[in-house]
Amino acid sequence: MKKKQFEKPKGKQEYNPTVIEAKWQKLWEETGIFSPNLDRAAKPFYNLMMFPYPSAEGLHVGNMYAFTGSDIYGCYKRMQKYDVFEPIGLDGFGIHSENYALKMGRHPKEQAKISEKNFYRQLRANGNSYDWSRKLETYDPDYYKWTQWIFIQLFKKGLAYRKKALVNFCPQDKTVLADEQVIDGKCERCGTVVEKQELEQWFFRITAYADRLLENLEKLDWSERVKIAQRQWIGRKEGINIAYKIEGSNEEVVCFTTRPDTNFGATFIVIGPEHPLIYKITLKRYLDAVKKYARAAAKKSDKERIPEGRKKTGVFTGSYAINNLNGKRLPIWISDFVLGNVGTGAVVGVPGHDKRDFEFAQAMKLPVIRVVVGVDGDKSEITRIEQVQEEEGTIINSEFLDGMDIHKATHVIMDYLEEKGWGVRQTTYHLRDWLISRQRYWGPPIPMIHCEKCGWQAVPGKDLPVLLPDVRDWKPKGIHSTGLRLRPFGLELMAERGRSDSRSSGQAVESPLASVASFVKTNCPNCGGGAKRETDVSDTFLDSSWYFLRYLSTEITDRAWDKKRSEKWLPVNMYIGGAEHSVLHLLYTRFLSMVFYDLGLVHFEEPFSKFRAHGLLISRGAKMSKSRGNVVVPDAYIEKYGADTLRCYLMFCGRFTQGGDFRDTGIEGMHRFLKRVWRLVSENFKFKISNLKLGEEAEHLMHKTIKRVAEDIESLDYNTAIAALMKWLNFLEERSIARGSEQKANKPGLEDSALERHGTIDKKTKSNVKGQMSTVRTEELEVFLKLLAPFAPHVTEELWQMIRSSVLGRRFSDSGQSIGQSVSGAATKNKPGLEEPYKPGLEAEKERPKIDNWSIHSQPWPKFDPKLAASKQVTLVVQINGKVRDRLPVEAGVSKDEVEKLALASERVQKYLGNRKPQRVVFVADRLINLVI
RNA sequence: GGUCCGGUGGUGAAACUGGUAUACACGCAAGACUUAAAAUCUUGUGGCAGCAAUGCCGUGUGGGUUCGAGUCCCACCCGGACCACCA
Repeated sequence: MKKKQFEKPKGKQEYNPTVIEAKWQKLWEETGIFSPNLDRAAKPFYNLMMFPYPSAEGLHVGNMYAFTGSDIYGCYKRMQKYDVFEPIGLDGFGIHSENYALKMGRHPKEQAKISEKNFYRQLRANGNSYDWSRKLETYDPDYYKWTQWIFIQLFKKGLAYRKKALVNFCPQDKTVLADEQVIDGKCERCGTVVEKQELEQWFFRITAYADRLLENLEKLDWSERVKIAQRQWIGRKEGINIAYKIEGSNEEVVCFTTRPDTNFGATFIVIGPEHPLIYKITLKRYLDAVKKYARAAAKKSDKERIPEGRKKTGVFTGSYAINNLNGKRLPIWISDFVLGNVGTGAVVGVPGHDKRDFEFAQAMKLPVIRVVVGVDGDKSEITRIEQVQEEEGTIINSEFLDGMDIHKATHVIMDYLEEKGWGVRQTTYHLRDWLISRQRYWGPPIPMIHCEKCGWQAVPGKDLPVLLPDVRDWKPKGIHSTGLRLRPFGLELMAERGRSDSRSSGQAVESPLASVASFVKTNCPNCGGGAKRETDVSDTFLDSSWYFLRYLSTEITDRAWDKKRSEKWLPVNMYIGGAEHSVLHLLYTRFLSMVFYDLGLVHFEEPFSKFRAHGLLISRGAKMSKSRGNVVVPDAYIEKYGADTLRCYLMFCGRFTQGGDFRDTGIEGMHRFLKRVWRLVSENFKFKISNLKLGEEAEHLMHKTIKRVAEDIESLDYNTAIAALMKWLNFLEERSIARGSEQKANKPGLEDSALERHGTIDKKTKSNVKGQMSTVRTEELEVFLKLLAPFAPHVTEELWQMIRSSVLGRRFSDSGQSIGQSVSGAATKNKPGLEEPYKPGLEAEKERPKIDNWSIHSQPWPKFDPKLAASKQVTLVVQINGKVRDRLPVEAGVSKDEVEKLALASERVQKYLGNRKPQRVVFVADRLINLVI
C-alpha cells in the first residue's frame, strides 16, 4: 500500500471546528463553568468589556477583535485561579439603535428583538467565556427602571436640573446633543452639522465634579492616551477675570485671560455677538450695524463661524473701556471669533502676543504693542503674524513688570489686580454640564412630572419604571414652533434674558412621546392635581454609565444593585474598550460613580481600576467603513475556519493595544497552525510518554514559553504570545510521531539523527520510544494546550479531553462540589475515580462529566522554573569597533576574562585585529563583547 | 494651530532597561508526495556584488550623543488619532 506513510491511529479524528465548537459552547454554558458564585467567590476578578450597541447588521470583525482580546485576558485570569466574572449585554437603547430601526423601517422594539438574537448568536459563536446567566439589555424595563431611579437620585441631590441654554441641535436626528457628542461641529451619529438653539433642557451637573475627575486620574492605571484626552477635555485653566470700566457708563466689561502679564499691551476689547452688554453700550449711530452683525452671527453654527483663512470680521460699538493699569482707552468691538460660551464671552485684545488678536487688529487697523521679548531677543515692532510672540520670554514696556519672565509676571500682575480690586482669579473649564435630555423615542422616559403649582416633581419610586409606551408614531419630530416665529438664538433673546419662562422662546423640540396623550397626562405626586409628564428620554450614555453595577445583580428586583456584591466585586479589575469613548462613556461613568459614592451607594469613587484601550483593527490598510466596502463580517470566517482560527488570527494581526490589519491571506496560515496543533496532540498523546527525560533544549523551551506567554498576556501582547507558541510547536513537531514518520518515509535513516539532534531522551526510554519516533512528552502537550487555551478555547478543550481520557493516572475529580466553589480555587483534589474514555464528537455530549475542573479552562496555569526558563547556552556576539565579527556559543554567566580570551583566540577576530591590541573592551554579560581598536 | 501615537523586508509585524535588526506568520521560489490538482511536507527568501567563503549597505530624511542607536537628543518629511478662533 503506497497511500500513506504511516497508519492512521485508530479512531483518528480530523480537526472539525464546526462540530467541536458548537459542542463545547453548549457544554460550557450548561455546566456553568464560566458562571462564578457572586456571593461566595474567594478571589473575585471582574473582567469587563464595553458592551456593544446592537445598532447595525451585526458585529464586524473589529468588534470580535475587541471581545476576543478581553476574553483572552479573562480566560488567563481564570486559569490563574481567580473567580472571573465576565458578563455581556447590549447597550440597545438610544439613537444608534433607533436610527437603525428607522433605516430598516421597523419599530425599534421589534428591531431590538431581531438584533438581540443576532448579536448573542454571534457572541456565542466566538466562544467567549461569558457568564450567560447574567446578561442584560438596557431597553429591558427591569434595567431602565433603575436608570430612571438614578436620574431621580441626581435630581434630589440638585445634580439634575433644567436650564435654558444654547445647545447643540442636530437637524437630521432632530434632537439635542451633549457637547461630547459633537465631533468637529458635526453630530456624532449622523455627521450632520449641528445647529445652536436656545432651548430649555435637563442637565447633569458634571462640572461640579471637574476637579475630582481631573485629580483622580492620577490614581488610575489607565491607558495614558485616554487620561490625556480626559485631562484635555476637562480643560482646567487658571486665569483671571479683569473688569474694565466703560467710559460714560456705569457698566463694566469683564474679560477672562490666562495671560494678564501682557495686559500693558492691550489695545482693544472684543465682545462676542451673544454678549448681553451689546445693547447697553453700543452708541446709537453704530446700532444698526451691530444688530445686523449679531443677527448674522447667531444664524451660524460654531463651525460656520470659522471663516476661510480665519479672516476676522467685526463692528465697532462706539464705546471705550479703560485699562486700569495705564489709563489707556480700549475701543470695544464686536466679533464672532469671540464665543459666547467660552470664558466671559469677552476678550481683551493683546495683538502682539495672540495670533487671533493680531489678525483682528490687522483687519481693523488697530495698534500693536510689544510687551514680551522672546528667547530670540527680537525687540522690533510686530508687523507680521509670524512675529506674534506667544511663548516664553521677558516682559518689556510694562512698567513694574519689566524684566520679569512671563510666569513670574503673571503671578505679580494677578496679585496686583486683585489687590486693587480690578480683577479676581478664576479657574475655568472646558467641560460643560452634561445635557441629558433627548427628543427621541427609544430611551428611558425621564421620570419627571411637571405641575403648574408645584413645579418639577420626581416620579415616586413605587411608580417606577415609567414605561416607554408602545406607540406607532415613534419617529422624531424636530423643532416645533409654539406659534411664534421660529428663530435661532440671537440678540433679541439675549436682551430678553432674565425672564426664565421657557414658553417665551417661542419654540421647542418636540418629542414623539409628547403626542401620546395618555402618557403625558398624569397627576402631581405632590399635590395630586393634574400634571404633565416629561416627554424627553435620557441620553444613551446614562444607560451605559452604570451597567457594570447591574451585571452583578441582574436577578435582584427591589434595588438597582446589591451593595455587598458590589463591594466584593468592584471596582472592575480589568476594563477593555475602544479609545473612542475616552471622553464620552468613560468620563460619564466616572462622574456617576462619584455621585453614587457621595450618596453612599457604592464604596468606590472610580469604577475601573485598570482600563486598556484596544487598538483599531483596519482592513486591507484602511479603516473599515461601508463606503470603502472593506467591512469584514466574522460569520463567514467562523463558518469556514472556526472561531478558534478567527480568534487567534485577530490577535496575531498586531499588538492588541495598537490595532492591526486584517488580511484574508493571513487567516489561512492561522488555520494551518491549529491543524498542526491538532495533529501534534492527536497523534502523539496516546504514547503516554511520561518517563521521557526531556533534553535541555526541550525543557528550556517549555519553561521559556510558559514565562513568555504569561507575560505577554499580562501586557496584552497577544501577537507575540502566539508567535512564541508557534515557535514551540515548530520544535515539538520535529520530535513528533507524524513528522518522524514522514521524514522517515522521505529520508530513511533520519530516525536516529533526529533523536540524536535533540538529545532529548535517555537510553532506556530511547529504546522504548525509538520505534514510534515520538519524543514528545505528554506533559509538553498538556502545557501547550493550556497556554493556547485562552486563544483557542474549543480546540484545546477537545484535545484536552482526548488526552485526559487516555493518559494513565489522570482521573476525574468526583468531589461533587458546586461549580462556583470549584472555580474559586479551593483546590479540588483529584481523587482517584472513574476514568472516562474519550468519545469524540457528539457521543461525548451524552455522557458529559458532571464534575468539577473537568474543563481545560478550569486547569491551573502552568508554572515555570525561572532557572530552566533562563538560557544556559547563549550566543555571545563579538564586535570590533561596534561591528559584529563573530559569534561565540558559550555557557550563560561566563566571565569577561574568559570571553575576552575566547574572542581573541577566534580566527575571525584575529583576521580583523591583525597585530593591533584592543584599547578598550566593552563587555555585556551574556550578550556581547566589543573590542575597540 | 495644539496634544498624543506611529513610519522597520514584497506583506502583517518582532526586537526586554541602548547591545546579534527583521522573531512569528503571510506571500513568493524551488523541491518531495500525486496521473493531476488540492492538502501536506522539505529547503530558500532584506538589498547589492560573488560559484562560494565572504564583503559592503540597510529600521522615513538630515545631524548629534555613545565603544555601540530601530531604541536617546535636535531639526525636518510623511501617516493616523484626539482637541480646536478655548481667550
